[in-house]
Amino acid sequence: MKVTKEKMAEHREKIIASAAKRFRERGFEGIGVAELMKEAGLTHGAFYGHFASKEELVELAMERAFRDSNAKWEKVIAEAEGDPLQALGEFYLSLRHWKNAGTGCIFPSLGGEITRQPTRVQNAVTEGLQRFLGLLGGAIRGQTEETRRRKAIAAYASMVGGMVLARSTKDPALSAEILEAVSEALPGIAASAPTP
Amino acid sequence: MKVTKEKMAEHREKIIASAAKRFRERGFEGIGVAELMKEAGLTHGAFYGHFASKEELVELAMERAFRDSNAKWEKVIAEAEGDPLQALGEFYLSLRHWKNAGTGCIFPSLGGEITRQPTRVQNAVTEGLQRFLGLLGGAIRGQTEETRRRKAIAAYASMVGGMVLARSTKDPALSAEILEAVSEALPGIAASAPTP
DNA sequence: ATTATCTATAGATCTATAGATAATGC
DNA sequence: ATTATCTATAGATCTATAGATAATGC
Repeated sequence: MKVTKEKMAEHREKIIASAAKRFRERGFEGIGVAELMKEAGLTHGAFYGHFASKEELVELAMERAFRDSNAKWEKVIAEAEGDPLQALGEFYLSLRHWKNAGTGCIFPSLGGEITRQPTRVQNAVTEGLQRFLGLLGGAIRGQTEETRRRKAIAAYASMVGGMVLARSTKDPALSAEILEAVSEALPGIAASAPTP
Repeated sequence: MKVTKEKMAEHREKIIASAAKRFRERGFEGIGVAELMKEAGLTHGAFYGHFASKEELVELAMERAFRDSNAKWEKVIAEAEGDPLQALGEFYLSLRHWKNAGTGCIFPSLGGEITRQPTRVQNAVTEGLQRFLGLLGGAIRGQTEETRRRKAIAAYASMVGGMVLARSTKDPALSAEILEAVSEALPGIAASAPTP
């Protein structure tokens, strides 16, 4: 039953990728080790040859999710024809993102649960968030570095909260209304004068 | 072991109050029926004399949490000396709220989990959210009803997302920076022109 | 007599581990 | 010989239920 080194590395990647997706879809406790391993075509006993614990997988899955999201954001910024913030807002506050939690931003899916995770997971999230704010700050106009960072934080908070609210109801009209209203408010955040 | 009707009603209230608090602190799956009953001074078997299922308690706890929050918001609006939106923003984006998830807004605590709850729970949340937006819309300046509602949605999304991000890190400086940046951006949202 | 609560337990999870199996790679 | 995976299971949950107990309230 032993496999080649390459196969084993593939298995590991597959487990992390499944976890990154399923955790965002169902929460950290919404899928167990056994089902994740089944998705990778393995038995759950084999899990502990790859990872020391489920907690370790949670950490790796968060890093993976951040890397994937980062790549998407960079692409949206690079391909934006007009204002990059507006392009990011449309990308984030889209029906596509609303429907696909598994491939989307971790905060609307797992925001509440992250607070209850062990320190190592929270540290991975903090690093990812800081990198993200740097990326977003670069896409926002502002006189000083500090202004751009503040605007990035405010804009990102709007987007995250907008998705949380839009996903919390099954009323499609209300969801659409929320996504639209938050989208429209983004320029106001980007244009607001920095209060010293 | 039978108790008076009044005592039983008290027990019921105590269970719902504990649930409303603990669910916000630990998530819906973070506390079980047995521990909730222990907090009310009862055994877990007695639970099913009060509620048909844990799901029913989740629904009742959400209604309770919304009622409590609503009362707090009304108080803040009534007692606001300047701009009520600014007062609400300071109240919501405070260190006090950051530290006390159990008595705070349900969305930063349970936002991600609500999507995965059964319809009856989501319906309770949708009703609560709509009432909330009505309350907030009344505290925001704007020419038309529609404008006020849009601004209310955008402002609330900012606050919710700000708290999600602030709670997702253990770095106190980053948390404080996020709460401050989102607070400062609120006037920009309230002042933004409605895009037709 | 009725019923709110308690004791005890069924049945279904879940994480993690121990030892067996079989294929890689020296 | 080493080791990635598998089988089987320990031990700890959790929701829900059945039947016993004892106090209320007719």
